Amino acid sequence: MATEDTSASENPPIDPPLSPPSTSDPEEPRIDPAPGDEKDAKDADGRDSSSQATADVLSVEVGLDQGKREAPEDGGEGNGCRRCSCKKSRCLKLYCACFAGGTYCSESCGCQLCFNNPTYGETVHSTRKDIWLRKGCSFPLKANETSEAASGSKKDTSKSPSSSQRKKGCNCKKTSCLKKYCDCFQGGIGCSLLCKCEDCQNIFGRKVGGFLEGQRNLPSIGWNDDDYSDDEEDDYTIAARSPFHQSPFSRESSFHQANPDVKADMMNGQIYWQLSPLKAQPWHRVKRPNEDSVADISHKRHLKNEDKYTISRCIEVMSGIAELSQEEKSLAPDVFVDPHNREIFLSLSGDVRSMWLRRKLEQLS
DNA sequence: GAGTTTGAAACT
DNA sequence: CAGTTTCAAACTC
Repeated sequence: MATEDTSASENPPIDPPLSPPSTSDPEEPRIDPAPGDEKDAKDADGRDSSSQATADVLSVEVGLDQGKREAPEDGGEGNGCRRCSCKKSRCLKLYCACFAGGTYCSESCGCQLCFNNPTYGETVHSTRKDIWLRKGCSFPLKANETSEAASGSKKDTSKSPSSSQRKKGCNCKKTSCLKKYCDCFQGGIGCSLLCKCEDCQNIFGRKVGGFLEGQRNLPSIGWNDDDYSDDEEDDYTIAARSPFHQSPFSRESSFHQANPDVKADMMNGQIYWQLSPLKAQPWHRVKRPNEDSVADISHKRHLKNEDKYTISRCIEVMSGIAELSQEEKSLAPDVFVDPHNREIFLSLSGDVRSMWLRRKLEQLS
């Protein structure tokens, strides 16, 4: 840790290579480990993957640590985007939350020897490409953004190690998916059939054997996913209605949101969740999609939207948004007169609702 | 803050 | 593909 830090500071950054060496450059020079850095040199080290080779090469040629940063002051949760604190991976491996999330490290990261920044954009890109090729198409091969930029435009992708993980689910064995070691739990979403966790107790929806509990469990073959939009939930739900929203793992969707009707709390090391009594609903019988014609489904969807996105429902949800002032809450019903606004409002995730509502209120005024 | 535990990534 | 090692984050003391 401090060893690499030291070596980095003792070797002030020099101009980065205009064109970073190929990730498979056989002529790569070896690192001369700084005193006390043998271990790092070795395990950074006994590995000869192309990505590691890239990092090693560059760590020789440049002083690294470009624009180095202080350790995260807020534990890394700053603007909602987790920062990394990588010491050995050069932020060029999926261990790095920023790299894994497809973003560049930022000033608020606490990482050392960081290559995951625009200065080494090509290196980052080629390394990402290597990993992508190695792992197949499950890795997001995309242009990096800064963590700040990314966090402003998407739902904190850095909070999950990688998109490949998103497609694989978790593999928890000891924590029962009740701690933040579990990617599903950390993301506030339930485990899915893709997860290989053991003794899953994920409060956001657990996997029990081959089934999902507390979330919808839909077969994916031969069923049009569109048919399982919330609109048809009542018709085709085969699992209990859940107080929690579906894990994106479960439906291969990138969308998830916190359910405002559910409160989870930590007490004495235990997690408790409470569902508003008004929201609890019984199990629903399954009805296969072919029991209704497409026209019927369309018509039912329309009718369902009519009574699903009611003004009263919107007001109920809005009342639970603490950050809205009394004045804003008194004006908001005007926004909900429009059925489209009602649908949008109820479809938005909790943290965005207030922002959206305020904007609509401004438009009205 | 240091040490331990954990699960994912990387590697063999 | 399974087992092992390495890594960084979460957690505990």
